[in-house]
Amino acid sequence: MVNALGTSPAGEPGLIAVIAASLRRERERAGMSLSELAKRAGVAKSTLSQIESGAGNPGVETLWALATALGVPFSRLVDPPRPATRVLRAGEGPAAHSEVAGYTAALLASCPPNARRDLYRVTARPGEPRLSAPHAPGTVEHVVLASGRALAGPAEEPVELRPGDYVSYPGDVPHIFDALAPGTSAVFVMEHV
Amino acid sequence: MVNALGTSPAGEPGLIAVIAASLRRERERAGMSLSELAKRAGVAKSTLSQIESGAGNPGVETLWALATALGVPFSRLVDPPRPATRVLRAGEGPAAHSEVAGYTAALLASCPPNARRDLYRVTARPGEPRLSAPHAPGTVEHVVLASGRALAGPAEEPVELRPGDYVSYPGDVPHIFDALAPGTSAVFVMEHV
DNA sequence: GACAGTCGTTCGGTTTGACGAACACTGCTG
DNA sequence: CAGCAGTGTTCGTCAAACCGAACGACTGTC
Repeated sequence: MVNALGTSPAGEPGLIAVIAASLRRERERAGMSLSELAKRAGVAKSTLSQIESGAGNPGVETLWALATALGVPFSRLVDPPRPATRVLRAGEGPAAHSEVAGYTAALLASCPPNARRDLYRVTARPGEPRLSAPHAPGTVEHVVLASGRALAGPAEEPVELRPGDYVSYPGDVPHIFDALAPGTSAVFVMEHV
Repeated sequence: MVNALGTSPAGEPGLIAVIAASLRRERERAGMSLSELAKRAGVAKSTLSQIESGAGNPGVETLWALATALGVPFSRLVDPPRPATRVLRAGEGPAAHSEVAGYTAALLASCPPNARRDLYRVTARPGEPRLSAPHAPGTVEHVVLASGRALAGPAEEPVELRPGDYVSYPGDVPHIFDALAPGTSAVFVMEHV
């Protein structure tokens, strides 16, 4: 699966290498010594040393203990990178898909490679409700209405929103966004957790 | 740390129990048999059987192989549940902290226990810029301006936003939000990646 | 009914991760 | 300089994760 060097045949850093790097990075950022972290997490410092050196395949409990002792979420240790400042003007927005006339959605931010959260800006015209098919299981959608008035939420029981209102609901069931007034716009957060 | 029953002394399900449940849930959702998943992931089905039964402390590589074979992100297996529909009216918002007069931030959604993403609704009055100290390292902030006009971003090089504009920037450096017009409101996404 | 196919579980054997002790190294202190 | 309190490393032992094979149960086919 992954060779001893911690790199896959394709060349990108392997899981173990990522964990090793992340662990050391987070530990140093927290200003903890190897010994101290080992003691707090309740693992032998020899174990921690080997993990940080990229040796072997640590158990989840061990890794979990280290993550919590560091005060960081588990996934921080397995996912690699971090982004920078980015601006998108009101008109802009890549991959803007307007399947229904009067409805535009601009993808503001996504999290490749492990897309976990997408951020959309949406504007819609009244009288043209948008019914979405269920997304991937586990998806959660968050909507904050910026202006206008809209009906949003699960298709079975949508909620009427006014500016500033917020609603979240499972995204893996049919759901709807129906503008009730001209100039309706909203911010969508799709979470693939 | 966590006893053999997979439950902590406090009673909430332990890590191993969560993994066991998540794994079985995701596998059944994917319509795969235990044998099939084991073969695709390249792990012995006996190993998979034991993990799903809540026995022992699987290695990260093993778990990673299973997650990728299932086509789900790693964190899906370690974080527990899923939420339901939730509504917060414009006035509402728990834990609304207004440190500066004219500035209100309502916490719309957070992801305990492993807070990974917080969603805020913010309204601010002009003339009272809000300078935030650096947050936890790795934090990323996303801002979509809903109404008004504002200066937002890293303190060194903020960006002027108009309604619908979007900006994201590292949250672990000093950053600012300064309303430039009355009735300015925005949606914040704080990501703890 | 016998056979072949699957399902998930259980059983020895090998590999290996976690542990604790001893290790070399550095910086501080009397 | 000796002593000490840290650092991160390596080494031998033990428990356990992983594997492969064999198992009983259940399903469909000739």
